[in-house]
Amino acid sequence: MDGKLTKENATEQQLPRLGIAPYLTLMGDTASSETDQDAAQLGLLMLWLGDHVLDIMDLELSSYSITESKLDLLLMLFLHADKELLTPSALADRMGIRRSSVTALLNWLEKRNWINRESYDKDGRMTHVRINAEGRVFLQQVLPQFWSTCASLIEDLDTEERKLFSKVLLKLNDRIEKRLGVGR
Amino acid sequence: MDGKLTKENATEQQLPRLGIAPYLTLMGDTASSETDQDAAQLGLLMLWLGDHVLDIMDLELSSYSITESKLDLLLMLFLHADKELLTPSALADRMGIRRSSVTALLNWLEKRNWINRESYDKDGRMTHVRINAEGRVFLQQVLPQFWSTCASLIEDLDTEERKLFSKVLLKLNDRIEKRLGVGR
DNA sequence: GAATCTAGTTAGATTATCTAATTATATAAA
DNA sequence: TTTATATAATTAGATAATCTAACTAGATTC
Repeated sequence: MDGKLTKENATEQQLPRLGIAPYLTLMGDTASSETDQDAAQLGLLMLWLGDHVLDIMDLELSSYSITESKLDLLLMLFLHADKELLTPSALADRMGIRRSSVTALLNWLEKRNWINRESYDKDGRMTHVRINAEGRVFLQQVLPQFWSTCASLIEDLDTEERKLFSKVLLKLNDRIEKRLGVGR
Repeated sequence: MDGKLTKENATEQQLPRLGIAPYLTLMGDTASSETDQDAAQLGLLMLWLGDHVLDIMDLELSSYSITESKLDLLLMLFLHADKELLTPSALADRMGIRRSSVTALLNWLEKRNWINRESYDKDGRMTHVRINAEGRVFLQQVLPQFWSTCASLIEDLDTEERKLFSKVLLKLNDRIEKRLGVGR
């Protein structure tokens, strides 16, 4: 909501931005000989960029008083709404987090009356979770902002760059999801 | 340390992986007409990938009992070690977090005796923070793993892809750091 | 010299996680 | 069919990384 962090610190012996160069020098000194340093440089940039991207998204979402993780779950509930059975366990598996973490997120969503929990007839241990009408209304409200924030991350790439970037992102995302054993 | 999450849930009515397609359909229905949907698709992938990348790094670092944020700060202390004055405030500004958050991170690093705090002669309010010999030894131990993890994120891109990806990453990272007003 | 500003810390909260224990139900085995 | 085991969800309690607000102690300004 605040945009950049409001300056808490005024005058200041500011630190210069180092850029990536000194990191690469250090890498030269400390990387194992088996490490592909060109690849590592790209990985480092990806790590930094990934961090910033999440920061931006949470910043933009904060005006809707929701965080990326919660929206992520709500979206998942929406997209799987056709399933006959949608349990916290299955959601936890898909998201790569523990059931107890899903419980906490669901409690939050339920408190706002965006989802309902129904106990499952055919197996009394299980709970079927579904997004309800109010939850859908909320999605309608927040998603335009969500998509435009996604787009804003990319906007100054030209068409050629986007095409290549798209290919690479799909490849990397696919591979990393396999590695982690999770994914949307 | 565990690699993938150890399976807590056994049998399971597993949820299928949806892939990006249904997200795009939903985007078609809910994005504002001003939103560039091709860009938004890439942004969404970046968001997902960024998330995964941070997960992988924290997973790999967990065997050294340090997290990405703490290592990030320790690295920054190392790379700015030549400065005459390096204060928590300046670090907070560079990292885009509050001074009190830096205090917490520094306490953690200090408890392990990797850094020292010295009060600054010329201004009694300020503290000069420096990485010490033990901190440097720790960096020597952890960095090979850190770099190889960075490299592992990228390893299956070919030379051509890497070259263009590099260009795009630098551009995006630069722009996003300006937008957030922070950066390394 | 009194009021104000600044740096750092502390106190206390929130969010997203985790593990371990608990409860209730279901399944398998004796 | 009782008993043991397994599973699903939740609860209890912890940790990490953040935040804001209040506080302390120096520095600056008027």
